[in-house]
Amino acid sequence: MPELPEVETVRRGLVPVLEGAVIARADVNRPDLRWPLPDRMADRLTGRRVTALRRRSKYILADLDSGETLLVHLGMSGRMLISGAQVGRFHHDHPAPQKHDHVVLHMASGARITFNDARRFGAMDLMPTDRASDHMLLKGLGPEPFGNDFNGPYLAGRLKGRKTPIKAALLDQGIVAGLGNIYVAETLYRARISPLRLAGDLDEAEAQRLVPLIREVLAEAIEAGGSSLRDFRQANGELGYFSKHFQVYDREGDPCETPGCSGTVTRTVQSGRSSFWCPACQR
DNA sequence: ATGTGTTCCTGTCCGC
DNA sequence: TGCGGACAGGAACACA
Repeated sequence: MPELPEVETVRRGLVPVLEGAVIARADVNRPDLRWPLPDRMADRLTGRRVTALRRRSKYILADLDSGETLLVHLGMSGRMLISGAQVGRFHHDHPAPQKHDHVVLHMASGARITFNDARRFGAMDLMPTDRASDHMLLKGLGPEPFGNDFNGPYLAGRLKGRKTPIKAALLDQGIVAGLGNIYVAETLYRARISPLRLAGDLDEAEAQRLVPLIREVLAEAIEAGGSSLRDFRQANGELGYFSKHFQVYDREGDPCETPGCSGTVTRTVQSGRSSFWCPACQR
């Protein structure tokens, strides 16, 4: 589920309930997700005020007034459910506990935030805020796609000489942070570049052209998530899932949407993961 | 160093 | 309706 736009959507949805708010109690229902949860996590969260809610790549970072930062990763199937809160016009009653409700934050306001993750590829950790960028999961990350450090010359430089397919290079979080399987597919489609091309075989212009397209694809998805946030609140308070019209992702067999192209969207497995693309217009 | 395949876990969907 | 298999949006890890 969650690539950068979905994580950003979740973050924005949590801001009204979490930022500036106090965690009255934390229920930690199992000792681990993908990795063991931090020692005494419930104690370290109890009574803490969240001073800021940030995002780095696909990670949500909640800075606490204790000087620690709570890192949350949604993995493949992690969800956040808000209940007991007045969010805009909508109020959500507390639902019955569900299978895979692993961590529940009870806010002093009466709101509740439930982290549910069936596949348990998600993660949580606590670290000193001033050393967050040294954390195992954060230290190797490349630039944020919307930051100034991510630009044409930078990307061209990183792709140069790489023998891995461009698909894999864009999925590499050390090159650019936040892209996943969906938005890599959508980006390469708009760039009309085949996912099978070797990264190092792209010329300078092609590499540079990817930068604005990555931003465009992500920005549109964030906008779609933002506009659907209201609907999710209305429905059940769940954050992070929204429908978006993809041009190639999960559309195997559909006609290519590029005007004048009579190609068909194709699925190709690359390093064990599906790539969706149009062999007729992506070269 | 770089590139590739495997693995963690559960749920869903599709064909028989 | 049950059953088996493929597949799922991530990313660390082990190995060539």
